[in-house]
Amino acid sequence: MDENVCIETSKENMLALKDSLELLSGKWKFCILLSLYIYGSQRFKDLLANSVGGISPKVLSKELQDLENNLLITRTVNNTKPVTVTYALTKHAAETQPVINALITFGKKHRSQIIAK
Amino acid sequence: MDENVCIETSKENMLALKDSLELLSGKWKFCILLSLYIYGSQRFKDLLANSVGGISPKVLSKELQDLENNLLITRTVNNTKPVTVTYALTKHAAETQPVINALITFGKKHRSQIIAK
DNA sequence: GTTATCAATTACCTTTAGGAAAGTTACTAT
DNA sequence: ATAGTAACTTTCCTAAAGGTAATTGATAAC
Repeated sequence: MDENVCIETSKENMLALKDSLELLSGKWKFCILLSLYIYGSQRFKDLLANSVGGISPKVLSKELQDLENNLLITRTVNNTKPVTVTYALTKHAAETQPVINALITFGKKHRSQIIAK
Repeated sequence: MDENVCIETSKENMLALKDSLELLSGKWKFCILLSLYIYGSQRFKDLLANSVGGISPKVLSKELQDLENNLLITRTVNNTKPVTVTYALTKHAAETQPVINALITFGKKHRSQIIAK
């Protein structure tokens, strides 16, 4: 039976992996999250211009909505003129930090691997 | 100067993150790697039918080539009739394990978060 | 009343990812 | 000669991701 338990666990892990990928795969989500880690909560314009680099307003808007729907960020409209909107990480978003750190570590090591080739 | 050092590091991290995503983003690469972790080296047919689940031969072939070009797996043609081909993780691929584990952990926690909502 | 700012949204388009189905090559077994 | 197997490859197609540029709505400053 131990083998079946093991196979079950493997399938569970594969499903959990696929869940994560469905949400976080793509060019921008991790970058937005990293930017919010580094610089703290930010306004739309800051994310657009400074921190992420290269993203368009349309795509940024869509990605932020996805992240909000999945409880990883909060969206706060401020009482300023003109209106500003602040995006911040939720507590739950802390769960993505190990992923991002691991991706950064891999990215650095991988670069040297490829150069060495 | 400390602030500039910090900003430089941030940009470096963002680039490393983008490097990782360029290679590993998408529906299948992490699944293939996880499958090779769990079940060890496998043949094309095994990856296709059993372990990953749902991938087509065309896509599997392309993903395996990408991973091989990036030194994450090796491709070995065996002396069998008919020919079989075995795919195995390289030593360098071990660097992706923390990413995958973190993604699995996040996937599980995220599922309960979303259900609770 | 014109211009500017912020946070988008809309329309349009191109590129990439990915899937389905059939075909290919090389070999073996019957 | 025919059928089967393994590892692909090819063709064709759709859907999703992502980019560009212009526009919107609310507000305020000049």
